[in-house]
Formats: sequence, structure tokens, C-alpha cells
Amino acid sequence: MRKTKSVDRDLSPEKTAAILDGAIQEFLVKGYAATSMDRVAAAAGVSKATVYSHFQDKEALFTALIQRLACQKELFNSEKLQAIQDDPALVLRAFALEMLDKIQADPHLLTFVRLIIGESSRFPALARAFVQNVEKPSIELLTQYLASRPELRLPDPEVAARAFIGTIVHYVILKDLLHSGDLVPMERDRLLDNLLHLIIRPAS
Amino acid sequence: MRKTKSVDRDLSPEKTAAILDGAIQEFLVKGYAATSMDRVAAAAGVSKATVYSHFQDKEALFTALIQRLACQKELFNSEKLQAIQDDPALVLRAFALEMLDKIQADPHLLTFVRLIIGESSRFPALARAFVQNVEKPSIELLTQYLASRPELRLPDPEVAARAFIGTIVHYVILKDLLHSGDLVPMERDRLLDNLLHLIIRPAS
DNA sequence: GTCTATACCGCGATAGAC
DNA sequence: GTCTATCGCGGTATAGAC
Repeated sequence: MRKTKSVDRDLSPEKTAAILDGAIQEFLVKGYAATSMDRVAAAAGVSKATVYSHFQDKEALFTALIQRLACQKELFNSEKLQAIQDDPALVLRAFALEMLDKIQADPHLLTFVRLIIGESSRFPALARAFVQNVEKPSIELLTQYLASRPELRLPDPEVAARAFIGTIVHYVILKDLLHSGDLVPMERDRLLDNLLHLIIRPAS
Repeated sequence: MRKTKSVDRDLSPEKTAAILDGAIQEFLVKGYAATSMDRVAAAAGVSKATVYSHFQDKEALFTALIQRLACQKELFNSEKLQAIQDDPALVLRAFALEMLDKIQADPHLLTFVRLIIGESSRFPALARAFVQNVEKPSIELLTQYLASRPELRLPDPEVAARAFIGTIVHYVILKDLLHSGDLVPMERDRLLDNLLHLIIRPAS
């Protein structure tokens, strides 16, 4: 009776990890509907029956996988913001560059976002987990920083934070997610420089 | 020899329209992989063989459908911006409200964007068509307007336009697309008011 | 606990009647 | 030009050996 309702108890944890690792590849590349449990099993190096002994069905496997990824993907570590507290321009630039670099460095990240958005109708709980673990901390972190700098004279730090993040996210969506950077060209540094000028304005 | 390579010539155009209409429902709701040609045929009220006589295969039907939708969905008509040229604050607010209203009014629009993003890996050409027909005109229209108002003293009108649009798009993505408005709450009017203050700043 | 083998269904695409 | 009927394949999920 010590068992929880989780299916994973009393099953080899290494197989569970192998299945999840295999499932990452398949689901991220193919999407939910186009991913077959046969290919997941093959990618994990186990039989299909083993997959079904660790996870109730395809939907449960997908949900467990996305929940795990949503917890792993954190766009920002608050340490960097604490490090250079002096110049807001440097902090904001570092904030944006870290975001852009994380996307460049982790090729899974874009695919993950694509999957979250694409399946957000059929799996709204996963979309919410993504916002809770990735978007919300980013917004709150930047909001708190901006609010801690009264010399910026921002009437609403949270709106400023959303504008800053929203601008960069929209830029990434057009350029990388939708593969259309050439259709609406914009240099990264030009965007960052002038975006900073919108937030950090000269004292009036 | 007057035939083009298009499959549609010499086939009843009304059936073609019926098939496309049926396909809209199925593809938008289920996504590409989970949509079956049987259901498309049923929704269109024709047989599956008829579908295949009008479109080469599933991929061709999907591509034709998305291309058509991408041309229909225009977020903005430039007339409204011309109408109230006086006060930039009114123009920008009208711009944002029209965008938000269009999303509220057309329930297909969000689903369409979800599909475009979700399939942007497997159908990059469709993602590019979406940017070309929907995003690009919006950015260019707002950029031109902002550039035509030198009294705003914007160092880079295009970056300002992207910040404005990006902020709103990001807001809609969190609230409506990802169903997470309650996780990161923000009143619409509060966002708009303070976003305007970032663009239209008091003369320094 | 993990495997092989299989049941059962629905998929995309086509052949042939009319 | 559109239909009905069907083919062949690959899907999810499970039963039973070990």
C-alpha cells in the first residue's frame, strides 16, 4: 500500500530514463501525433511492451516527458542579474543576450517551444506548466529588477519587463521559429541597442 | 495544353471549395498528422476519391489550404491608421485594439497560428507565407507611421514598431494561445497604457 | 520485469464501375 | 467526374512465454 498511483514504482529506473530519453528525440522531431510508440521503443533500446509497463499509454508518456522538460528549461539564472547591478544598460543587455544565447546553444529549445504551442489546444496543462516554469520566472525576475531601480522612472516596471521580453521573444519567433529572418531582416545588435533606449530613457 | 500543372482545372470548383472548407475544420482542430483524409472527405460531403482527384495528396491539400488562409488573414487594414492621424496615442491604441479584437472575433485565428508554429519545422514554406502576408505588413505599416511622426523623436522607428507589436503578440501568446492568463495576470488596459508611455515619451 | 508475437483498427492512396 | 470497394501498411495496445 506504499505504492503511489504512479506507474513507475518497482520498475527499473534506468529503463524509465532510457524511455524518456528516446521519447524526447521522437516527440520533439515528429510531434505528438506523428510519433509512434514503436519508434520510441526502438530509440530507447527496449521493447514496446516495456514502454507500456512504465507508462500507461502514449498520452501519459508525452505528458511526463513535457513536464520534465518544462522543469529543466530555465531561460535565466538570477545570479547574472545580481552580478552587475551597477549599470541597468549592462544588466538588460546581459539579460537579453543570455536569452538569445540559450536559444542558440540548445537546439532542442526551439523545437520544444514549437511542440508546446502546437499542442497547447490538446494539452493545455503542458502549456501552463511551460509558462509557470519558464515564462513566469523570467517576467518576475526582470520586473523585480526594474522595480528596484527607481532612477529609471518606469511608471510600470512589469509592463516594461513584458515589453522587453516580448520584443525579444517576438524577434526569435520570426527569425528562428518561423525561419523568416530574411523576410523581415533586423540586426540583433540594432534591436537590442534601440530596445534599451526605449526602457532606459534619458532623464526628462 | 492550356492546362497548368495544377490539379484543379476541369474539376468542379464547388467541390474544390467544399473540400477546402471541410479541410479547414479538420486540420485546424486536429493538426496535420492527426487529420485523416476520410474525415476531410466526410466533412466536405464528398468521397475520398474525389478529394484525391482535386489534390494530389494530403500534403498538397494541407499546403493549398494554409496558403489560402495566410492570404485571407490580415491583421490590419491601413485605413484605420490613416483615419486618425492626429494623435499618435490614439493611433497606436487603435492599432493594438484592432489586433486584439481580431483575435477575439475570429476563433480560427489562434488555432491557425498554433498550426503554423507547430508545423513550422515540417512546412517551413507555410511559416514563411504567414510571416510574409500577416506579420511583415503589420511591422512595415507601423514602422512607416512611426517614421512619419518626427515629433516622437524615435531613434529607430522599426525597432519601436517591433517592440510594440512584440509586446502585444507576447501578451496574446501567454493569455490566449497558452491558456495561462491567470498564471501571469495583466489587465489589457494597463498593458496598453504603459506600453504607449514607453513609445510616446514626454519631450526631454 | 522484459521480451516476442499478435489482435485489431484506421490510415493514405488507388482501381474500376457508372 | 464522382462514386464504392479494397489494398497494404503501420498505428496503439495487450497476451503470454521466460
